[in-house]
Amino acid sequence: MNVYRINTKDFNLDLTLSCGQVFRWEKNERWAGVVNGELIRARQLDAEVIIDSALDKKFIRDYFRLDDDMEKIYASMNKDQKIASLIRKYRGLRLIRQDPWECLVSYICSSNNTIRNIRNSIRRMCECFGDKIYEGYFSFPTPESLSEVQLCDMEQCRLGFRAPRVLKIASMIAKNEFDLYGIKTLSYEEGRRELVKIDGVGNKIADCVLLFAFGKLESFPVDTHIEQIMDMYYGDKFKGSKSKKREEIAEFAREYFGKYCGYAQEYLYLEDLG
DNA sequence: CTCCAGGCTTACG
DNA sequence: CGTAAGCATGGA
Repeated sequence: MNVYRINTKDFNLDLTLSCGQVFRWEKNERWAGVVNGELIRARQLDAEVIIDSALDKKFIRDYFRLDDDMEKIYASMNKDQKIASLIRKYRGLRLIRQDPWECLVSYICSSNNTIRNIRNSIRRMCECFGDKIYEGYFSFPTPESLSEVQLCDMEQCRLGFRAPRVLKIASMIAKNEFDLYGIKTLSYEEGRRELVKIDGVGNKIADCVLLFAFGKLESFPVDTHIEQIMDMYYGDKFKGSKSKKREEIAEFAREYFGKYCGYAQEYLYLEDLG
């Protein structure tokens, strides 16, 4: 077990872990989460972040995207007074670089669901089918382990209609019928075309995986929250039919906020949650 | 009771 | 092409 004391700039641990992009972190005296099968404990004192984990320091820096140049990113996406206000209000909110498999399953579970239910379902999946790595902490089940789970045994996780979708893609990945990790090397557009082939994955969930796991910062996932706040802030621009409206918003955001629009999405999303 | 939640699939014009 | 019901579950 290592202890890292990392000096940061423009990093806010609480905002980063509570903004809804990750589902398994919990805060008591300090934050605790399981990432890549290892426990991470984290707390922040002013600019200093203190990490306890068996993972190496480079992994931690990568996971929290500590090497992102936030001054440059803020300058790039700061297009008007509204987003400038959000940058002031939530300065230090970072994207996280999640594991693609856990991210994919998590967002398949997000379909027509609440954050509370998503968290509970994922926790039960880890308790039932992950490995116990510490008292009360479980790893996220691998595609291989989930591929051997029967649908009736998934019922206790309360995924509802999403359960067969999770088991199906788990099986496909375990049998090398779908190359999830290969998407890392594809462009945003190519990666999206691959991801939407998965049963239960449309444009929005694909965009979440591309942004939160594969680091495609030009991805701008549009859900009900983002649609509402974009309507409120920039609504006069979207006149398309209902079914195409979310695509229209995403395209506008890519053009308007630029190549780091994924970061802008996080700030807008947090504003709508709060 | 009804309605909705970080949507997607399928069915029907 | 386009739109709209249906989907499990839980909480307001």
